Amino acid sequence: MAGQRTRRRIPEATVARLPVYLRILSEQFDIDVTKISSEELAELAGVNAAKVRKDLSYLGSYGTRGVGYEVEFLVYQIRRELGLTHDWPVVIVGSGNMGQALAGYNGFGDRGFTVGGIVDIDDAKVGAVVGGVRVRHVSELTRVVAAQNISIGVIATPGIAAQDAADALVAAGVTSILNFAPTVINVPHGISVGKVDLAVELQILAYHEQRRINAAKGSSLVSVPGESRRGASA
Amino acid sequence: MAGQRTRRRIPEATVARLPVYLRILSEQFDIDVTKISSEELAELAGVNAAKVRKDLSYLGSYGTRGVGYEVEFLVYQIRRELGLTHDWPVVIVGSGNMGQALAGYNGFGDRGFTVGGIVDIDDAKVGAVVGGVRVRHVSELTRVVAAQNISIGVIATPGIAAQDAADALVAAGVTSILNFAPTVINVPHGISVGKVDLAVELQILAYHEQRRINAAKGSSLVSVPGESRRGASA
DNA sequence: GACGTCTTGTGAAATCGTGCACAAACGTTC
DNA sequence: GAACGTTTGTGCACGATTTCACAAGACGTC
Repeated sequence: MAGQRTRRRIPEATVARLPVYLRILSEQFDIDVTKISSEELAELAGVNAAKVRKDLSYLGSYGTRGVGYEVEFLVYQIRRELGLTHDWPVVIVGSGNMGQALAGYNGFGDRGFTVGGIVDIDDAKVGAVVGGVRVRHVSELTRVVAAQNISIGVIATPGIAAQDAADALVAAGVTSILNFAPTVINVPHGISVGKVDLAVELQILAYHEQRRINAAKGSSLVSVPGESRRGASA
Repeated sequence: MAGQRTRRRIPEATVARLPVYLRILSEQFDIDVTKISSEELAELAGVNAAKVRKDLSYLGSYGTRGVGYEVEFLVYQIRRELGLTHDWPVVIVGSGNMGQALAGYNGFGDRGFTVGGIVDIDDAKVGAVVGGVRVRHVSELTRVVAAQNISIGVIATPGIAAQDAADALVAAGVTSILNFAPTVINVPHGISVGKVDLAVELQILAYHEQRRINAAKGSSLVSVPGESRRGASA
């Protein structure tokens, strides 16, 4: 009756890994794998098996001891937990290079997201069709969001325009924002923000390269950390 | 004599924030701000002031008590630590949507990275010019890498081709890889890997949206965590 | 040069995330 | 139905990260 109760809170670190498990499990399902052990899943995800088990245990006790996890069932459970039982339309603000790449990115639709609209502030860009969607003027943002009940917005503008874009998205009723602009945006309490900054990721790699170089030049035998931050290294 | 000794290891979490501080400080410098306190920098970066101070303390004692930090000096120190005192050429594998967006992304050059080359496996795409660089065949990868002494590679291929791209990059001599494909790649020990998966970021947001919905429908008053994972929320 | 105000740098406590290790549970075999 | 090999679920210890709280240092004023 109570529907699924808001169960124990899932740690943010686990939430960040569930999508990875989900993708792997979906692939395995597609090639007719029906059962998988934490060991196998861990191998494919490039993480520790105990971590996989602990992560999955936050969803509930869905494995069978001595056997493993049923792939299809696990896919369903992760989908349900992540809210991916239905598609999410997203609206993209900014139709430049990044906006176009995002709109044309196949990996979106494949994994539960559709481009519900693209807006731009530049009249010259309005009307163009990217990724099969016509670019509209930012003044129509509220209408676009309301018409499709959109709750997720993506900022793909230059940094200078990112805060304006965020304000416009919030005003339009969006409650989650993914920011690709290299700027920290301020939003009201209760709005979720995710951030992807390409240059930051490269700068982190540059740091490791630099350390490698320093270590090679330097005297002492300093261990080079080949560990990746996210993602795997063998 | 010993050059700058490999000083105390900087925590990974700090390394991930330094680029953010660097961008903010550079912007402040551009508008003629010469001094900044940890409090102000924290505000602009959307983090805690104590965290800023601890992060900066890993670089050395470069602040002045009662005064703050000298912006220009701090910019220099962070640059040096991150290895950004010179430009890094990167090679992009894959000239599809994502590869083109990356090549055309201005935020790269602005922050110390240049596109040293783009390669693709598809003959039909070879010869096109994107972001001012001509696309070459992947068979030339080793030559491109060697000619410009490139150590950072970016994978912008479909997931299915990502592992091949990684193998090719490693074979060509690249030691750091930024992977935009939605696949876990395996690399030899000693190679640094960074990963950006757009769909994963959206799925994390979807999880928060779903929780919001469940909380609204549900009985108990569960606090909605408006906190973002990375990036700020006010 | 003593005093007050400001801000850094950093121990120490609190929190979060990871990985080991093992009991509990399942399926199979005899 | 007991014994055995497997694999989950989780308590616990450890390490990393965050945050607090405050002594120490710098500057300006009188």
